[in-house]
Amino acid sequence: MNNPRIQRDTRQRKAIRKALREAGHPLSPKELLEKARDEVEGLGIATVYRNLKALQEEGWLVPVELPGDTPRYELAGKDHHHHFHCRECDRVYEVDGCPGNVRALTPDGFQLEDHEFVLYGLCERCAA
Amino acid sequence: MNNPRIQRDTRQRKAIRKALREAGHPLSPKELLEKARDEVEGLGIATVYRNLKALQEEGWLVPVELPGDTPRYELAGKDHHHHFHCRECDRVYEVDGCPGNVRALTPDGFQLEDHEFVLYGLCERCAA
DNA sequence: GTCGTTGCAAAGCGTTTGCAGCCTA
DNA sequence: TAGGCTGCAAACGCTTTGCAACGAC
Repeated sequence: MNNPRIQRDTRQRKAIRKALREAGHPLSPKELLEKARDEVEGLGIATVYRNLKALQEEGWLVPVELPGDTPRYELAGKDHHHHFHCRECDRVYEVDGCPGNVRALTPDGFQLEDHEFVLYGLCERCAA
Repeated sequence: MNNPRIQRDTRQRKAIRKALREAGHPLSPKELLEKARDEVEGLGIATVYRNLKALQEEGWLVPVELPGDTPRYELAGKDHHHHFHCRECDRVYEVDGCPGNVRALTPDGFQLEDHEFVLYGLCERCAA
């Protein structure tokens, strides 16, 4: 039942998965490159992008798209949640819960499929 | 009390303002270019970007930044509201109101400054 | 050994900037 | 007329793609 897209488990792919698994918060391609380079010296950014795409199609990770910033990536399969984007360190954190009341805002005649909710401010570390 | 940044009211700038004023919904730079070209043939995309920046600093318009898509622009000074992004035609619409309950979601120790909320689905036209 | 994968470099794409000429005030 | 503004093209930063060598199976 493996997705046929992923066929070989290379050092690079292992390093990328490990970095994402251990990060604890969504990572950008560049952050991922830096972390994964601890394991695989000389890892190329193109490889990161290719694996992000493949792991996404495989369903192993999901993109976290943020207003006005490059996407981050996190493990798939988590409960519905949103994100907090720190304006100081640019890091992205998970936020449990959802404001709800979403459908009530949808204009008449519009067909709601999904929603995104992003908080901005300072993270605990930067607020100190 | 005019902002010193804007000094001359060119045909191009007038066309850009007119396009945005008449659109009724937030526009992307490309949409803006196309609309404004009805007034000023040969208008360049660089001019659109330069004027978007200037009008933004002047406080005449605000950017609408969307997850995973290029920013749109709308008139400044509106009441707090959010947006609906149509997945079919890629157009962006205003949505009155706000789900509220925002502060309750903020993690302990984090300092909330702002929030963004985007609905996805099909607009009235595309749902038909 | 095969052929999917990698690293490099070049290509894309949206946005920004340098520059010479233009046009508003 | 002066100098801010424009259009063009080159530069940028991020992401994707072509290609020959590499390495997992």
